[in-house]
Amino acid sequence: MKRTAVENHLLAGLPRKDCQRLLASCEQVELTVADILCEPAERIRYVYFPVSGIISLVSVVDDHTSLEVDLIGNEGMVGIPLILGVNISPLRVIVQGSGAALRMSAASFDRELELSLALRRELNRYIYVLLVQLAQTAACTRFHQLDARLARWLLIAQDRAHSNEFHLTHEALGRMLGVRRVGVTKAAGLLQKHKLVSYSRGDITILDRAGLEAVSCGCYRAVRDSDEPVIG
Amino acid sequence: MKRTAVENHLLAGLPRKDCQRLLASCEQVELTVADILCEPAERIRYVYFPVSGIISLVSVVDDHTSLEVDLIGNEGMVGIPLILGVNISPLRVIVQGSGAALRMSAASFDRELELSLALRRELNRYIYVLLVQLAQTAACTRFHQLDARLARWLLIAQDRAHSNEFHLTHEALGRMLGVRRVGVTKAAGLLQKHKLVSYSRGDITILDRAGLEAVSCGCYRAVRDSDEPVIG
DNA sequence: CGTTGTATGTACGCCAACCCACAGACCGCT
DNA sequence: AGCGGTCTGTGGGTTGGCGTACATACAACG
Repeated sequence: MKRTAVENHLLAGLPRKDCQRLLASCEQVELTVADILCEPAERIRYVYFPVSGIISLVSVVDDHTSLEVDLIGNEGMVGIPLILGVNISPLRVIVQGSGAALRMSAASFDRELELSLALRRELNRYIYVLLVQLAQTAACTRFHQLDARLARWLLIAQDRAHSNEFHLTHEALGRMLGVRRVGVTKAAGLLQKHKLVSYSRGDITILDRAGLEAVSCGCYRAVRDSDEPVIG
Repeated sequence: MKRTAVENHLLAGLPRKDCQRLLASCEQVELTVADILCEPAERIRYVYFPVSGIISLVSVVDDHTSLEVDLIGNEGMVGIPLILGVNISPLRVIVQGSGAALRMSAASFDRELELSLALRRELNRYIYVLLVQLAQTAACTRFHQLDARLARWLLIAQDRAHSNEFHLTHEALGRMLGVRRVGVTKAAGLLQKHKLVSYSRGDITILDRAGLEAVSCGCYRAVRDSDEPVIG
């Protein structure tokens, strides 16, 4: 695979010709933690194909109330509504982990969509996967308790970031999971006690992935099993 | 509008020619309460365009745990994954309110998608709306309490069913909202006390829509406001 | 007209997460 | 070394919804 050259799975999955044309319209940009790429109801100016680092999609209820609904790494992209013919973001898009991304203007992206059937096909699959995740996360958030949800979040983050370590405070995790910081502290303490993760001033290291899977709810596996036949 | 002839908004919104061709591939079917149109992980055999009655999309965690993530009436359709090139349903699809629908085989639908750009455009918009609803519902389910969520559900159901009355037990509502039957009884009692709805052995009548909007959380309006610019 | 099944209403203890407040721990900067 | 800022940990009282159990009400059918 030339995944090493183009470190975004969506782009890497395209026919060489399409991929090269897309890359020509992209520019590489740095993503730094807490950067906000888009606010709800805002016009979408760019799409992003992350190559490293991770990005959150957050549903915002009000200033003090929000919930992450998806976490995106180099397997995905930011700017889904454009694929669907809408240029408004319903969600807040915020960088969770620093890294780089390939960025393309909305206009260029529209043009590419016209030109490449393979791109449309691939992005449709991606939207399907997104739907699956949204639905599962909704149920998970409703029914499962914090320990399990935190474990799931960490597993997903590890998948997306391709790394055992990332920087994220309890405060930030609380905003993602829709709970208070104190709640995260308690749950994270529990995971630490069982030597599943280590935690120090925002530096998380995952020590025991299998253990985390055991603590986490079935939702992690459920989504994986749903997605596999589609992604292949 | 010829909405009276074709009582499904998606179909009615198409150019006459496309619409007629689609209708030719459809057959009318009856939907009866509790019919299951599809189970999770099952192959999708048909798409449905409801003309009356309402249909739930339910995320199933296990036998005793599930959560409705969307409610579909004659403004929408069932079978979204097919649009995205996937023929597996990640959700349970279950009839909430009896009525009729136009049904088309998956194969025919694939063909129609090839033929009609207008159809693809319209369905893309619809998927966008679905995404908005999923994200908002996820947050709503997490943060808002039962009274408000129940009120919101009733408002949405009224919109979808185009009727002040529908038949639905507390038990069924509990499964939708992801709470116990007893919880629904309590919340519904409150709404009744304020003369917002009347309830008797599963026959719900909405008495005071404005009152319900006041009790419900902002999510109802938020979704409407997000969707309007897209649907127009 | 009574029996059976379904639907609604009420009660009690329980617990996860809530709100608020504060205490310690560690970092970097002057 | 000391100081301020950020991050993590702990404690006490509150609460919405949970699990369970039981009581009432209405409908339909024999």
